[in-house]
Amino acid sequence: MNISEAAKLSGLSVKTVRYYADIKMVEPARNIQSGYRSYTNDDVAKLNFIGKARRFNFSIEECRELLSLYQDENRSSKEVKKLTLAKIASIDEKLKEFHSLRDELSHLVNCCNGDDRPSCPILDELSK
Amino acid sequence: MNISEAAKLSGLSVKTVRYYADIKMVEPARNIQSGYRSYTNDDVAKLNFIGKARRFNFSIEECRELLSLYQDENRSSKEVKKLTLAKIASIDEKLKEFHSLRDELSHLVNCCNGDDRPSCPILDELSK
DNA sequence: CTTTACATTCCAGTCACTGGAGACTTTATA
DNA sequence: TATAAAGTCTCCAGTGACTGGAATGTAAAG
Repeated sequence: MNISEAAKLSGLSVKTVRYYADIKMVEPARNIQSGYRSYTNDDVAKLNFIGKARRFNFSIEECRELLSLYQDENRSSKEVKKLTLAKIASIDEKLKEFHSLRDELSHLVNCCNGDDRPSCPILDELSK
Repeated sequence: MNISEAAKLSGLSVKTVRYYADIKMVEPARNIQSGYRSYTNDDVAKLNFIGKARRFNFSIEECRELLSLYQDENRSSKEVKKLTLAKIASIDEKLKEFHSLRDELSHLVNCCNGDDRPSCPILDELSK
């Protein structure tokens, strides 16, 4: 199938699918006459896989690793679990950061009158 | 003072301070002989302000707005509060996303044996 | 006078795409 | 069959907020 069909089936944009070909993540065959990329169902399955992994916040390089594990008959689930645990840990870090950020900001908002006068504890805090 | 002094006082890197000059956020005077950037205490205060706002996850463009409010004698705290509430809302969105991501991933991890066999519910989920 | 430290500009790279130009191929319509 | 429209190709540039590095120039210390 052509690239737009593969894109539709995998829920990715044509641009993104072409990008994944460029970076050698999913390299389809080529139609010799037209030069068009020609995707198989297997290629689409890989695109799907990557799309999901990306939505799970895995980076492109992590997706590459997961994809090669996915295609490896002799993989051990241990390796996959390790990657996933590391990802959870990094998400936890971000969660912590954003939580404390949120708390500080909402504290500041509560202190701010939000009226027409210039006095503003938010700006005061930022300039300390 | 020279750029490295300003950087040290504001807790930013020299590269970053120069970058803020390039994008016309904090534009210092210049020493005519040497061409070196020459920072005042006021410039450093602005750099400080921006550094803090960036740590609060405000974008460069938002920092620009906050900075102009900061320097505006006739500002109303209402405007600052509005920006801050919008920022909180966007942080809340990210928090929601990351929370559900985390939950899904840790669910998958709990289902995965993590042993030497290839069977892996994490990869199964990603390929669905 | 030389070494060293600091400063300058400019270019490239990061990450994961996205947009657009210009050219080619295929498909649909008149 | 001619033409128009849709799809595809490659290549280049831009995003955000810096960061790294090269080549060059200036200032301070020994």
